[in-house]
Amino acid sequence: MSTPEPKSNFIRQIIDADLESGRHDRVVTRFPPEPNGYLHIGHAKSICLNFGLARDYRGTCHLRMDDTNPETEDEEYIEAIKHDVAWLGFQWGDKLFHASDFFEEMYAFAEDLIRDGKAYVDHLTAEEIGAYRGTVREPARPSPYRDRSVDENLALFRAMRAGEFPDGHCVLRAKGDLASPNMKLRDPLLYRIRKASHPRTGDTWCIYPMYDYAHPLEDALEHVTHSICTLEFENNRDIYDWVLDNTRVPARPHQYEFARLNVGFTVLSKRKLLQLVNEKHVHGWDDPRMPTIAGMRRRGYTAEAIRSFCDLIGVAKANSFVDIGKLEFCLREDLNRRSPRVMAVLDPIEVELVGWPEGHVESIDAPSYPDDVGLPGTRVVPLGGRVYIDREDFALTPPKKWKRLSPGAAVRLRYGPVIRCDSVEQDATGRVTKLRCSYFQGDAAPRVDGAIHWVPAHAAVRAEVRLYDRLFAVEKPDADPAGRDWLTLLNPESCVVVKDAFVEPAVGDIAPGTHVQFERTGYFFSDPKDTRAGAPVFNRVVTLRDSWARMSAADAPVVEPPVAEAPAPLAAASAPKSTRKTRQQARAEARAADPALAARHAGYVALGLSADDADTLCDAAATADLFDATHALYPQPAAVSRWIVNDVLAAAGEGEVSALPLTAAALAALVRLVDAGTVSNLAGKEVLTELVSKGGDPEAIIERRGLRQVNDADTLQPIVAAVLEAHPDHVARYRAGNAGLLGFFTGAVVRQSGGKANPQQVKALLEAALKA
RNA sequence: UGGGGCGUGGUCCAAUGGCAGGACGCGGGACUUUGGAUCCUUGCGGUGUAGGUUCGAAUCCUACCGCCCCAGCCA
Repeated sequence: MSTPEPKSNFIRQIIDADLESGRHDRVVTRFPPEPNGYLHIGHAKSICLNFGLARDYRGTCHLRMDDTNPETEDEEYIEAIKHDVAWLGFQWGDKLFHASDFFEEMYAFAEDLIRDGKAYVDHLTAEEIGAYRGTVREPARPSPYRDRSVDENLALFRAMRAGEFPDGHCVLRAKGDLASPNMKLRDPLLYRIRKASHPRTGDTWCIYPMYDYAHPLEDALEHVTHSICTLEFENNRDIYDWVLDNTRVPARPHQYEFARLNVGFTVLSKRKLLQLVNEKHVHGWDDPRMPTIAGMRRRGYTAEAIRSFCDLIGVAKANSFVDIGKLEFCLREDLNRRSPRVMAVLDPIEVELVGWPEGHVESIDAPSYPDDVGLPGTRVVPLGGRVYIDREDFALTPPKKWKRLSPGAAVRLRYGPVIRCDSVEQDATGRVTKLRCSYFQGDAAPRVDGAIHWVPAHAAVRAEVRLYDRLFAVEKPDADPAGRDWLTLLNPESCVVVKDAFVEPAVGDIAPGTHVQFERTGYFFSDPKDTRAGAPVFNRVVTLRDSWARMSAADAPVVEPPVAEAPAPLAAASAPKSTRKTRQQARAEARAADPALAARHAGYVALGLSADDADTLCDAAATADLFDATHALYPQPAAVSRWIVNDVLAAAGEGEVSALPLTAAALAALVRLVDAGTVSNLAGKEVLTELVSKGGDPEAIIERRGLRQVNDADTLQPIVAAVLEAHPDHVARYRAGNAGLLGFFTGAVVRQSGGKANPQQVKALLEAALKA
């Protein structure tokens, strides 16, 4: 199975544009995990994105271990990562890289940076560096070591490499921009001393590159074209570019950021996952409750389901919180097709079939798949005089709409006879211990609504069943509204072990790592590690959708959150009122301080402009000057202001309008032509686009490009007719009452006229034609 | 607070000036020896707010509001 056609997303659009423009002629992506933990579902999103792009664009995706910090990284993780990516179904071929493969090149680039006067060795301590960095509002102070000579820096850096200094003694920093509003650019660290043994390079190095320095170089050295990472690295993109712009790298990759995955009732930070493992809150990285690939695999999730989940949720830049129900949907969709059905009883009640011939066993051939799955296969279910049914399927006093067993009521044993409950045995506490039922086969059976699952008592196989549930009791454990620590929010019932469930003999010797559906209960997976012949262990992957549970839950009172601990008070309830100055306030203050500006503003208002527009025009002197000059040439204040505010300012972007090649004379002429109807508004904007990029004379541009507005019904009529003829369905729908379609037709006609048609006239023509 | 980013039904994602659409969910229905399989559904529900431009705005302009990220010798 593969996705029909990949969903559009902003990264695909960028790639399409890059391929189109010739910026790149092939696509190279990479998945760059740091081997300091196991991969989780969030990584799966990134893996599917990067490898999926390579697959769809016939490019390549590299698997790269970002091993620049030997203190936290480990060979175990490297192997686990490779296993997980391969299991997810992606191949990297010979494109397996490690950041450490490039340590020598990175070092050489660093010496180049020093020789170019763009990096220096800093002897400030870690704390001092922090203090010198300033704050978001105040610029950094230069380190006293910032202006060392090239020779001294080179000697020092070589001494660092040679191991002449202890850890933390000094670092290599780039000479960035100390006043940059982006903190990341204030002399970022490039290298630090770490006398630690590296999983791959051993003790060859005692200096290691920082992420911000290593990552762009790795990308460039591997000729990656599109370097895709998560949103929190947006601020780092400036250094990424700085490094590439200031080193002589063989390629120029670009970084793009997308929103990382968030899901409820779990945590996805490596630090927290590691803590769960280290403090034994779970049984290792592959505990089936963990959101790790290894955990999900052991639980019974399939690679196909995880991949279709990643396709389903899409890729965008908005922070989002995905409902885990979507993963479960993908899982059920996949498991439904691949899991043979079998029956299991988790909490047995013995049922005696009254009158069943002693010792008689009937062999029932039960299909392994329902009809719609369309797979062949049966298994034999032997039926004797005693069976087990699930306690859940019997009610002493049945609620309304109960379709299962209850005293005096009848139900079908799935694939078998209908039984009617004649008597109930209970112990001293009232607990039901045994049911006696009469049974009816073939045509003698009464019509019943329900069918329940069962296991033959004489042939039942004892099994251990592990009922997994969400790891945490609350949706957002690491952002608890009540302020509770995330570790106190673990779900105490995340793993309920049923030691003596009964399963059909057909799965008594099930192979480890096999999917089955326990009918009416859920999808299960024979545990790959603990299953033994004759002693199966099943993990519940996911329950079946359950409309009865939903129905009864709707009736039941709302269940309180399971963690009853007293919530911590919300600190700082009386948060300081925002003292932030808005743009409007800033301008008002500027006017208060500058009478000339205030007079200008007042003048504009007197001209009939709105206070807002006057405010905008007065934001920069150049803007106001342009308005004045244009207005002098064409005294229509509202029109001139509209064009400046809506279009000229937008074209200028962050810059001043005076930087544009547009003159007041040209603007005045353009506005006059639009007002006169010589060109349509739309075409006028086209003219303006040319004016702000190249300058020129509006009239000449209109003539050259043939933009003069067409009002002539005889010219327009054939286009109208052609458009209507080309879209008979739309015409029918319009006539059936879908008036919104008029815009669709108008757009089509205007477009076909090359933007020259007078839209009002087109509309009138269209309406007349459609009425006919 | 300086800077960077993001706001489309309950959730996730499309629509790149021209019919606001898909999926999950919820509701309704069909069928049934899985109440839970399967199928149908023209059912529910949305462009953060306020102005403006335009024949036409989710999309362009202006202002406001809200959320996320950045001051590790982590990545």
